[in-house]
Amino acid sequence: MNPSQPKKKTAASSPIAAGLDGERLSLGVAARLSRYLQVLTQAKKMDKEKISSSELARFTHVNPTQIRRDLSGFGKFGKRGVGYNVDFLIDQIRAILHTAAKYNIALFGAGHLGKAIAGSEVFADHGFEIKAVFDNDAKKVGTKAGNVVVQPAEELRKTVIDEDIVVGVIAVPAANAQAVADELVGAGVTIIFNYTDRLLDVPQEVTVHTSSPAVDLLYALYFYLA
Amino acid sequence: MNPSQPKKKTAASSPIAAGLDGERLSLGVAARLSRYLQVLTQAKKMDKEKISSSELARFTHVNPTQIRRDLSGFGKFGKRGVGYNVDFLIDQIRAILHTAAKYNIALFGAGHLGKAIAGSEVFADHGFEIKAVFDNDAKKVGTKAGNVVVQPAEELRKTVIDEDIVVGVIAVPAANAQAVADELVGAGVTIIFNYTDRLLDVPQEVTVHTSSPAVDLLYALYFYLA
DNA sequence: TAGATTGTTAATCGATTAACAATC
DNA sequence: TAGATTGTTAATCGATTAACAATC
Repeated sequence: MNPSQPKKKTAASSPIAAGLDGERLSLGVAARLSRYLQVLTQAKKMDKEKISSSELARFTHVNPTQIRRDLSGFGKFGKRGVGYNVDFLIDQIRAILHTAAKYNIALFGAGHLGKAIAGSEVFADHGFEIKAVFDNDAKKVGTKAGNVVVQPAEELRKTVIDEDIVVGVIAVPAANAQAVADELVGAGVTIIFNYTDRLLDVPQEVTVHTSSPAVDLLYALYFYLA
Repeated sequence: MNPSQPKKKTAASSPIAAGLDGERLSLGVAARLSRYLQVLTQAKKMDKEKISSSELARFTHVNPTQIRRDLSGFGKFGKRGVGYNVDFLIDQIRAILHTAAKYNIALFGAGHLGKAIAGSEVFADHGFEIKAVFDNDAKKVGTKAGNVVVQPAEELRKTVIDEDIVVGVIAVPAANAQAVADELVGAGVTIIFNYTDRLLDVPQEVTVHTSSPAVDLLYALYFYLA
């Protein structure tokens, strides 16, 4: 999906190599592993100890053979006749994706959306911690969003450095999105998660990911209606 | 990404056929077309009249050659040396995706997230209209979310029929997600958009799409950190 | 015209899956 | 043991991209 990113060179021929040396995963594999991880995280919450490739397939919409193939490229994680141990597989996938570590987030915008994000566990479950919330509205400064107190925008630059923030989340009205993106970039953030549908102009070294629920829905609908 | 869906049979050999007869698009093409549409919609808002494949590539992270290839399978939509007309291309892609029509949504949950969704234009821009909002909390019933008045859950079944609702959006706490899904399914909704990370058990004929911002972020981060 | 950008080809590369042996 | 499910192969299929002619 993102051909501007480098690809690994030796491919299907030696998939194990991707796990051992630092070779990049293909985009498809990385995307699928992320989805497996999400389902496994939920399965763990439901106190499931083991899971089979066909159960995983049911929730990820990925073919069970491909799931086994994706996983077996990195090691023999399952038990024949039994399935995969949930905890163990979570650890393995986290290691493969290098996301066993913690990453710190700054959230910009303390309106309905910002508060919904700050109060949810979607990010926390995957090793992201919302360290700070900002808003330009003086009335919102000092109120609580999730577990943190909303700060004024002026604090952004200092907080990014002090708290080792790597990701900035934009949860403001679309009209303000570009201005906030500029502030985040100015403060040194290099990964932006954009919850508005506004196209953002940023320097080349900054990665923007835009959330597109309506696009996702369109895509789902296509297969429903066809 | 979803091998349980049928695929079209004759593929790259006669791409034009996919536009003319009712043949299914491949999943990759449908996903990419949806993203082009999103960027085009935003470009239109910014009063852009034409756009080149390389500009489209910049915002979608899809290779410009592939964009031209995807589009040329359905017709000659561009002008050499000039680019694509934004309005015209939007119409064409909508026609290809069969999403020129309007679809009605019922939103369940009028908390921060529900209000954020109801008040935003992300769905409206793509032909979705939020016809009704529901909540189990009696205190929220009667208040406004976006442009609609919050109804009690008891009204769900009747509203789904009366308003021709095809999509149900779940924006309640994760703990209540399964119960709401059951209610939506009972009311006849066959497409569910799940904003919680809870795995939902639904009948086979119901399509569930789960929003996973943290997974998206993990995926983006992988390429940043690698 | 000169420059730009599309449309298209041809070759490669990676993803997908059915099938089944291995083994828990 | 019998049943279940993984790990792996081999074949196919579709996606990707460089390159360039066509043409606005």
